[in-house]
Amino acid sequence: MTPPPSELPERYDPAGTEARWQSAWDAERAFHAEPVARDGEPSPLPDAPKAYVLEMLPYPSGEIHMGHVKNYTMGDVVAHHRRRTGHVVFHPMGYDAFGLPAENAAIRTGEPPATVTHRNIAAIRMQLRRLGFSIDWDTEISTADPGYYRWTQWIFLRFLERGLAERREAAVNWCPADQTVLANEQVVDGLCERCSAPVELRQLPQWFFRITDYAQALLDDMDLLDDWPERVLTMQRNWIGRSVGARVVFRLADDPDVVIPVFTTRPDTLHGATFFLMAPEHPLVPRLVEGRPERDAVMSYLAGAARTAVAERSSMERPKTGVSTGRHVTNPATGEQIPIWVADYVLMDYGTGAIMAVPGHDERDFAFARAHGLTVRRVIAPEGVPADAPLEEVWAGPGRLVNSGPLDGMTVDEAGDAMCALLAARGDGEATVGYRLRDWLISRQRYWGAPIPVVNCDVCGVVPVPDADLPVLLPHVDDYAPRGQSPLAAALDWVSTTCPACGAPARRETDTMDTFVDSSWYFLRYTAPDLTEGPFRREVADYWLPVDQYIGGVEHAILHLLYARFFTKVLHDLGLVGTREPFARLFTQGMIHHHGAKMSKSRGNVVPPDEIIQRFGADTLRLYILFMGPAADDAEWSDSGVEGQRRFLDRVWRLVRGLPGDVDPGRPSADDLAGDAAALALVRKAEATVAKVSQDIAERFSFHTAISAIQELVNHATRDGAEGARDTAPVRMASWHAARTTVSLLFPFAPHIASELWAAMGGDRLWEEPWPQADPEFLTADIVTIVVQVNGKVRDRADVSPDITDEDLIALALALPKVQAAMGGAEPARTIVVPGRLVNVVVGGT
RNA sequence: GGGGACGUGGCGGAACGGUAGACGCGGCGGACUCAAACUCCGCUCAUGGAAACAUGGUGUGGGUUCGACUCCCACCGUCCCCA
Repeated sequence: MTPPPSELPERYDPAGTEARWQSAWDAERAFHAEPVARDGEPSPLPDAPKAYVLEMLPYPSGEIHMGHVKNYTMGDVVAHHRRRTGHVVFHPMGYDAFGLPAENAAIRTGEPPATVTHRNIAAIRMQLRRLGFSIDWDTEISTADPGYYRWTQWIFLRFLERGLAERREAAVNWCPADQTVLANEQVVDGLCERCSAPVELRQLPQWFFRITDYAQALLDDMDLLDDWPERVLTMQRNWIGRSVGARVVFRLADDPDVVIPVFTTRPDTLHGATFFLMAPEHPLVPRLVEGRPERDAVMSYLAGAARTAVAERSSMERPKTGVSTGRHVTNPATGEQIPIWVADYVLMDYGTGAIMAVPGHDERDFAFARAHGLTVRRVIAPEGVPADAPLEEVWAGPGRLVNSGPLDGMTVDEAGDAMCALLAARGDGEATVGYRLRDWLISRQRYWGAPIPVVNCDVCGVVPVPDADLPVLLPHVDDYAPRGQSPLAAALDWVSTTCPACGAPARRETDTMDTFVDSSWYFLRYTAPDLTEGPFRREVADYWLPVDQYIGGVEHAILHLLYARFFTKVLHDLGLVGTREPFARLFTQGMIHHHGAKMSKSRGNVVPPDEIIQRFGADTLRLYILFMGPAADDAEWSDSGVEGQRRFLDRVWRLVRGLPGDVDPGRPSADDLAGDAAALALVRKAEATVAKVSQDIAERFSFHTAISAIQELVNHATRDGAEGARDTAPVRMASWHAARTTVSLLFPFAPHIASELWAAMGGDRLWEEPWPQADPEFLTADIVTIVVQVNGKVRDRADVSPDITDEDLIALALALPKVQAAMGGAEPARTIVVPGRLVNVVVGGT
């Protein structure tokens, strides 16, 4: 079918080649892997080692961008390499298909989000196929598919049973433009991450996942994540924000039955707590001022705070505002009555929504005290400072306790422990651990998401929809625009239902789930994409999981990766999967820039992958996107850079086309090449390249250096081919060997042209061909160039046998005229020999 | 303010304590061509030199080492995360 080298077309035609091989792979389902769990069928597990290679699934916007190309090409290289090194490779693809863009389009055009989404998925799929990725298209999934979100809902119900999902009233971030609630993580600098509108706070009943219950587990299991980038782990650690401190109970001075607990990381400073602050959202605040003269002032302050962005409220630069309630709490350490103020820099979100203010030793409390004329007391004195020295500025450093009764004289650490013991003995608190991590707010007042599968019954309250009634399908609605509540609320027939518990009329929950919920378990669903018996089957999931290599953008370092870890732990604790961590090895890629900025429609600097494929071919694009630089770094797009990679593929094409003869003369042995130094050198180069490329792919994730190594090999082979019309047996063998090696190594990066050339050379199914092994016979040279240094400076080089003894090498080095000149007649004080690399002669007083 | 990453030719980058600048882009010169495109060959860190070669050179300043782009400290700059 494929012509031999000499009859290959003169010019490489990517479009034809790529289409041909893509349909060949399709026809034989070349990249499908078993086991996959199917209804009513057993799923026998293979003996071969497995490799689950996964890239973060795309949001189907309708067009892929260069970031996708980079992401999926990297994954594809890894997948191909693993496949050819004897692994059963699972490399699936899906779509994170719920979410706002499709819904916003629906609001504009009236077209149902499902229609928009299906069209976009078809477009994205086409583009991914055009790139020739070795994806298992049999296991494709979409999170917006009822067959998928049925199980998202099912998992929600398991969370609900475990008490890990709950509805509660909360001050939530409200985006006035999108008319929806946002998670804290979706608020950036007080603005909506998506539309950049200033975010407001509102009190609403909301659904939460209690991820904070897993804060410690998420921290502890990072020990299992050896192959994650350290910076991602650091970001997650900071995000979880574990801090050791104490819970301290304060009581109202005139009504000690009312307790207001606080969390503090500085229990040692309790004697210095001279006032008490509450967040404006604290539910107790209105009660404290009810019927008091301060009421109006406090209530208007609360209203103002609700309009102020959270980021602005907690900014260090902003003046500390607040208002007195006229009420007091008792400081449990001193027995003093200290005033309660409301201050907006205290966040309901953080700790308990109330703090003990220690102005002497906390910067913000100090600023507040100064602004409002409150008492500042020193309770810590740094070395050499007397206890009664006035505090001109805040002291947050170490020292010994003063003015603190029983704690006086202790260090900060000792005092912290002592105070915790004291509080515990009196029932006023205890040592505890606090986390910065908040519970995950999952409800969205939006249409295009998985409906939260519960029913609100006047009699029974919140009642879960029975498993058998799942999925709770999204109803048809006429108007997708949010009106402060979910568009689902307008689907009256859908909303009104009967209570599964008592049969009374009831109303469906109209909130849908955050799309991060959908993507927190998709890597499990791939193992059972069509299963209706359950979300997945444990033994199949346990065969594939954890993902051996996960690849995606660093922008997901915190949210998606933390949520997916959380889900996996919960599913593990439910006995549904064996692993506690979903992703064994993680790689985070850099972004592609153009004209110095991230590619975006608004900047008008987008280079559409399709256009590049059309001009140069998918193989060229794949090659270039990885050649741009270290995969983890951001990289700048360059049109001429793409052309360079196309030129390289043209060169490879001509290399194979120009091979001497049409029949592979077979793998050369050292004897075959004896006496032909050029042929031997070429085979050595080929073997060295095998070693380098294998290591770069498998161990270093260094694709650009792997490609450059193949380019070196091609340069070498081309040069030697041009040199000689020498058609001798050794040259023939070496040339074929170099070409075969080139094509074989090139395959993961440029699979179409490699398959074509491989077939021309008489090979078959390169995607199943065992990955080349470097032949050790050709990895050692018989001549090595040794660098000769004098005092660490290179003075000369010498070609010697690798077996030369150190003594001979030193003698040879010392005899070199340039070395003698550099030594200036001095005697060597010392010589250092690095075998096979260099000799360093040390002279003089260094 | 705290934490982290990174600073190398005209550009992207290579060099995992041992020849700094592989590979590619761009540039210059040449061959092929009536001419061009394509392709091929050569040169391309700086300074001096026709060349051989010499000297300097990896943000700045110190340190460790026989030897530092690489390790350590400080500073300057850029970027990221958290406040």
